Parts: sequence; structure tokens; C-alpha cells
Amino acid sequence: MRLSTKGRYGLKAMFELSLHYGEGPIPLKSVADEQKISENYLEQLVSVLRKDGFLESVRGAQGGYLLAKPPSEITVGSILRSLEGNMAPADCVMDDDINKCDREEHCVTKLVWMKIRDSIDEVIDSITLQDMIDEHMDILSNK
Amino acid sequence: MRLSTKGRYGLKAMFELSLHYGEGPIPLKSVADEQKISENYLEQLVSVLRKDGFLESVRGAQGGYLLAKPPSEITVGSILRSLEGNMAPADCVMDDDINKCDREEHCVTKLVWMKIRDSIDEVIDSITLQDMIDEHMDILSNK
DNA sequence: TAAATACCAAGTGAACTAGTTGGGATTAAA
DNA sequence: TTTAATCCCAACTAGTTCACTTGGTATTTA
Repeated sequence: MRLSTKGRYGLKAMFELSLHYGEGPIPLKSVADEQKISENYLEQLVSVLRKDGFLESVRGAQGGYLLAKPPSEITVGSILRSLEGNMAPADCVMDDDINKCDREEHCVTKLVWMKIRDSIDEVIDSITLQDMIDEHMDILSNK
Repeated sequence: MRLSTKGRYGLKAMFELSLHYGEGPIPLKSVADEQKISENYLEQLVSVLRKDGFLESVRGAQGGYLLAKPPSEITVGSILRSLEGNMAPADCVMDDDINKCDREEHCVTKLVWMKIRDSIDEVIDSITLQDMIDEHMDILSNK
């Protein structure tokens, strides 16, 4: 049950941009270099994040990307869902009506998938980029 | 972050066999029919579960599969790990030394993946097949 | 006007998914 | 003793997804 590189790279990039929040636009190249990700590939992920309202962009020389909201207002969950879709372990617990199965009402495995989904949601929705910055500072100061 | 059909079908099959625990071998065909899974495909999954010690098999006519241990001693987690591998959202939190990344010690995203992994583990390791049977009985009796 | 950037769409090789196919070995029942 | 039911195993496969790459265009600053 691995996350794809979309979610993993995307969160890394968002974290990197958080570290520079308030400094104006950061070019994608420097984010890609810093996190060792293909710039062209990262471009696609960042494009999704921008369309979903997490990032703003400034075109042209000295341009780049910047967070559209303060780090404290962006959760890990919202980033991961933007890039990976719903974090449900099975289609039947995805909250859209498309994937309902016919044995719903007496399916015990569905209860298991719901518990997994809920516990993942609880974790990722409770961590903001600001929390990550704080943890990063703690690590740097050898706490 | 979907589970594959391996884990999903595998858990359904194990649950089905739990419902018949103590009744002797159950042919795979009836499990496949009951859960609407391709028998040939399920065979592959069940073969893994047998090799990992969750199932015993009886060959020949009137043969089939049966749980190697009582349902109360088999967790959802052990089944899913048998079929899907480690339930970690990223390679760097897989607990084997192969996938360590070089930026480990100051990687904040790793902390996020660890929290997700731990919360998934907590859920799946705390549910046994017996728990699923109990929930199933509750549903049937309309509780 | 050149360089630095964002933006966009299409192509691609490799791996994975979810099976299917085609057998063989073993055992109980007729 | 034959037949049917079952487990066991390995190889094949169409389709999808992954993780990019390629090749451009548009915009802005120096």
C-alpha cells in the first residue's frame, strides 16, 4: 500500500516552499534540486497543486512558486488528496456513490477498510506544514 | 493509496473460512463463489497464505482449505502483510535496511510516513478474524 | 533582446495488476 | 478401478499505471 511519487514528491516540494514562506516566488528548479526530483516531473505535480489552490505562481525571470496560504493553514491531508485522490484503501469506502458494492450492508471487510481509512485521515488531517516546519527546527537544534 | 485485490480478496477469503472454522476443509470453489472472486486467481493468493502458515490444505475430493489457527489468533494485519508486504506508505519506513535514504536523519516527511504507517498498523494489528465474526453476527442480528 | 522562468500536451519504457490457461498430483466416492 | 473433485504449480497476457522525458509556447525581468 505504497503512496506514489506524486504524493511523496508533492509533500516534499510543499514543505520546501513552506521553509521559504514569505520570501516571494521560489523557482521550481531550486526546489527540484534541493529535494532531488526531476524538475519536469515536479512541474506536473505542482501544476495540480496550483489548480487546487495551494500554490500561486509568478511567471517570467525571477518568477517561481509560493504558498497561496500560510503553512499553518495547509494540512498534509489536503496535499495528499490533491495529488493522490482519496486516501481510502478500497473503492467501497471512497465516499462517492460510484463504487458502492451490492453487499454493502452486510460486508464486514468494508468495516475494516473504513477503520483504516479513518485512522489515516486522522493522522494526515492533523498535521499542517507549520507542524512540519516546527519539527524540522527541533531536529536542527538537536532537541 | 489503494490496497490491491490481493489483500482485499485474501481477507475476504480468510473471513469466509473463519465462518466455517471447525467444519473441516472448505473447497476453494465455494469460497470463490460466495465472495464472487475468480477461483484460479484466488488459488494464487491462498497458496501464499498457506505457505505463510495461516491455512492448511487437504487434497483430493472432499478436500479444501481450513484455518491453521483459531480466528482469534489471526489478525487482519498478518494477513494483509502476507499478501501485500509491509503496509508502509513509503519505502523509507519499511523497516528493512535496503530502502534507507541518505537524508534520513533530517527528513521531516519521513516522520509523516512513520505516523501514517503506525496508525495503520495499530488498526490492522488490533483486529482479529474473531472480531470480524463477532461484528458479522452483530450485523445479522440487526444490533 | 536574451535569459529565466512558468505552462502545456504528448510520448514512452518498465513495472504492476488482475487475471487466464493448461496442465499435474492426490484423494474420496461410485 | 475408474471418475470426479480438489489442491498445486508455472507460464502467459491484455490493460493500466508509474515515473518520467521530450518538445514545445508564453511571459517577464535584466
